Amino acid sequence: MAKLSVLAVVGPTASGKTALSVELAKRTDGEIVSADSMQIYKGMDIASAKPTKEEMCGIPHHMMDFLPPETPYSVAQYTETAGVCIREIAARGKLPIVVGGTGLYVDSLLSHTQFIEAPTDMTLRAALDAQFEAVGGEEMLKRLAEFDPESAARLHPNNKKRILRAFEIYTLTGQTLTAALAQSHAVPSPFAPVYIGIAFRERTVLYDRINRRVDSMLERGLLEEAREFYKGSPETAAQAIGYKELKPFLDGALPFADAVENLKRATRNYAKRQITWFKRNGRIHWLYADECTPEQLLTQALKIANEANL
RNA sequence: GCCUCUGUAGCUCAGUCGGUAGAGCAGAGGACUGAAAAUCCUCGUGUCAUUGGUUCGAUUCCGAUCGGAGGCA
Repeated sequence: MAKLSVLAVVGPTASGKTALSVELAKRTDGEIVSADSMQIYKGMDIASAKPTKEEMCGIPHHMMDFLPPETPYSVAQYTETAGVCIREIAARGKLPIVVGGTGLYVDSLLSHTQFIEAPTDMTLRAALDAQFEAVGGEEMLKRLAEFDPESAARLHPNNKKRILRAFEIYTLTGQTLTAALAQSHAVPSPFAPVYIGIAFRERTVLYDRINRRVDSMLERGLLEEAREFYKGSPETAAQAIGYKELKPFLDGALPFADAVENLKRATRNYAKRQITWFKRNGRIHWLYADECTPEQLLTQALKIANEANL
């Protein structure tokens, strides 16, 4: 069976993925599948930089704006739903265009990662956390080494989150993290992705864009959105950049200007992590946004798509 | 004008009982398999304001000068 052609547009936050992908969709008869861990949530429009109706230009956008912020979510759920999404788009004769900055989501989806049957168990995690706090990371790694020496050797004692997950998987399934990883790509991916990445030769150009975009988000009502957001009890969504930096100001604990500076910095730090993630993917065709106009960027992207017969 | 405090890494500040200095943040690089906008790792030479003096040796002590903050007038 032939693999499904998929176009993927990746890059750091504020790099211009949205605009480029909508233009690409118009010209390739495509539909967009968002790969963004925050855009899935309803109400987080400004903070997650969701495209507006006008910006979408009538192009269907999937995996976006469908969950209340109170609902926890995970990669495993994402890959499953988004996978179905891609197949449906292809079945309609359209080109699926995966667009997003959440590297883990993009890669897991397109490489068809199989996740082990061990969903997050908050009760178990709390117990493991207490244990970790009591004995420390070094001791936890020793205990992990008793059943999964590979993971114990690979994990850093400070990396509590990952260590706890290794214990969680083993407790829930009797299998080790190492075994789970080994099996995760047993099923070949049904997708044939062509990657386009937006990059910047000068990091400061990106950082300037980020700073300006944060200002623009504030002008468009980010503060109000944050206030609304904290009326609920967000789970996964509580990690969203934009709200947690503004909260000290909303609580009266920090001057507005300081909160805004923290927000800009957090966004810049995030962009850097995204760049690091995507850099290691050798299949990405990088386009440099600070070396050309948006039109030239589109032309180059279309050329890549055409050469791949999309 | 006088008095007190202060001037150390891009920023905020430690510190050296005199032997040329170190944290946090920023920044850079890296990792990443069910919270990933999360989580974690690595990387710190800078005229220790300037200038005289004391000293084998001063960023450290003393004086002067130039900044900054506060107090008294």
